[in-house]
Amino acid sequence: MKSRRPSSCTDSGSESSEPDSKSPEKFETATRRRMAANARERKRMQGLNTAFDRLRKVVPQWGQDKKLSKYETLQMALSYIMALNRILTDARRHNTPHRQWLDLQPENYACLVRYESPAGQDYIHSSFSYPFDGHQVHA
DNA sequence: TAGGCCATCTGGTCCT
DNA sequence: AGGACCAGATGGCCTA
Repeated sequence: MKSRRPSSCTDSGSESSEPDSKSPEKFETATRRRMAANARERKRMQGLNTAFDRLRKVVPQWGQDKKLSKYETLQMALSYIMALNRILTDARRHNTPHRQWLDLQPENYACLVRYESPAGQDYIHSSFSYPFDGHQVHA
């Protein structure tokens, strides 16, 4: 994995410390702790990114050749869950036979999905390019 | 070249 | 004390 560490930063984490104000021993301990904390943080973020990748795989990407950003992935997951929830609700309401709703494909219910930004504006137009228009209804 | 997205570092806070 | 989590800062990469 390539490092994207800013060139001004070192892995020592020593730049914000003040070597003069501490004994060399304390400075070394602090440095070691910082390096360990940095490593843990990298690992934690890698875990988070792995989770995002897994989420991207199960979330629909209709006509989206480019990888979804993290924000888009979360928005899509939210909409997807709501759409699936709606399908279940409708199926129950109309007594749809199990076999029938199991056969549903994303293309068939995409029209139910609508994206909203936290500010409440439609999000789909600015970030997604779906072949579907008139997406409506959010659970 | 500006803007979006991202990885990494860092210090603060909370929890065990 | 040390680890987990978080948010801000910073700088690299990529695309329009």
